[in-house]
Amino acid sequence: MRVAGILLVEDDPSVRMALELALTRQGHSVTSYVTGEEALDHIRSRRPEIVILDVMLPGIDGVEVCRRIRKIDQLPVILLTARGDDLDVVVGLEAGADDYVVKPVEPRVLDARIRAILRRAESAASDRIGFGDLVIDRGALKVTLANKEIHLTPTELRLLLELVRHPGQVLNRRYLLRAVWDHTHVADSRLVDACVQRVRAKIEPRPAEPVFIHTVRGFGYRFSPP
Amino acid sequence: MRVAGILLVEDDPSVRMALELALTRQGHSVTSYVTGEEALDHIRSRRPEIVILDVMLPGIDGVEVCRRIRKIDQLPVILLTARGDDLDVVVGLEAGADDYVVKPVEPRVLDARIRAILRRAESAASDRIGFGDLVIDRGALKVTLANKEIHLTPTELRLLLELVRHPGQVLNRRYLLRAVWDHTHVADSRLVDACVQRVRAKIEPRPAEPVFIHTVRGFGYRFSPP
DNA sequence: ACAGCACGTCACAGTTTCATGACACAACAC
DNA sequence: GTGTTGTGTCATGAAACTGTGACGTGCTGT
Repeated sequence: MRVAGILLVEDDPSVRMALELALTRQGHSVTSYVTGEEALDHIRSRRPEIVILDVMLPGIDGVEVCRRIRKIDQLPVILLTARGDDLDVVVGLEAGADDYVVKPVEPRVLDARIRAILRRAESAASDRIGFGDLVIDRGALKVTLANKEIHLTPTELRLLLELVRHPGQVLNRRYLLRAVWDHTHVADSRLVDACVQRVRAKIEPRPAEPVFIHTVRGFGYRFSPP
Repeated sequence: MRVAGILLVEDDPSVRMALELALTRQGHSVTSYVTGEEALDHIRSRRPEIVILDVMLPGIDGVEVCRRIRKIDQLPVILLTARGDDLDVVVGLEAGADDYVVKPVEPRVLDARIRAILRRAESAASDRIGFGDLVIDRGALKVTLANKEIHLTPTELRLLLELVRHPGQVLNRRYLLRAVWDHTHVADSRLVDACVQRVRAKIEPRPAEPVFIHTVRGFGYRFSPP
């Protein structure tokens, strides 16, 4: 499943939560804020893939936020508004927005528009998959858990990628040794176990009760989404 | 004023003429056709800047025309339709369209949407691209940081351009050696590292904590905007 | 309960990897 | 020729990574 790091700015709590839920269901990872200032701060530190801005915001409005984003970056921006006035649309798009969507919007439509813009914006389509909170970007070789980046060492990353390549399948130790390490290692070492444990310590909320990497006693390990 | 070569496909004569007139007034140069086949023929010979497709067309419909365009080109496409059904929108965008506009549409709005899409489509192919303070002019082969020109040697520039061509992606040393140098170098040399350090020394405010070119231990380097 | 086994956990030292700066040499302009 | 610039290589040290083995824990069948 392709996912995007979406920054949502919407002051109305019910709309915000509904959108957040809907977009998360579509497989996106969403961070939301209430004001434009907060969003701009966020963008300066951690760059999202796309920004969805309500136009009517307390403080600086969405169109102005969009202008300020454009000054520093060419991040994709979708403006969201209750007013579908023609003039508003023109002003919004001229402020640099990539799309202008009138509320209420069907989640599938918003999702399709997000994907259309990302398709155009990402020259090199990044190749990401998400499993709940866990997002693995194979192009950037980045792993994030609940939007927080997790640092994995090369071997840990190769192991996780190998497991993820076969979701739901049990992979035995011999297979993993050959796939992740070179074949010079002996089969009875605790090497794979140790590495699995290291990965678990980083990606599992409770490593003792793993959600992602499950032990199948006597056979090996299985990666399966929660 | 910036103008675009627009290819308009619309079978209803009155709508076609109205749009043609309106878009011409906005400063665009418009060529129009009645059927998708004609339009596809035109595209194969002379590539327009953007295609506006009515969905309901005699013969192959607009969505299918869009799919066929996508098979051969990344041309910007706007779908135009009288039906604003949510499902239609999703199907249209998934066929590869960049926007989906419901008729009747105010000419100024259509114009604004055309410009928004062209802006995005051009920035990907544009000669100048900015990442925060860093601006890279691929046409003039100049790099500026906070408006101050940075002098990069040819090799350094080729390396930076190669990294920037794949923003966010990790590129390994072997790939960079082949892309930036010729293939006559041995794979295990520290050549790439040394060149990365030289580029960092010039573009990174604090080379020890790089903002643009990140080391991904065991894999390679990744350029990502701050 | 018990032995036997499979797996989890942990610390640490040897190894690998990378940043840094120095240096030699080639290319080039003057 | 002479100085300048660009480029590849190398040594060095610091930091990060990783295999290993000893031991702990929990499961399984008798």
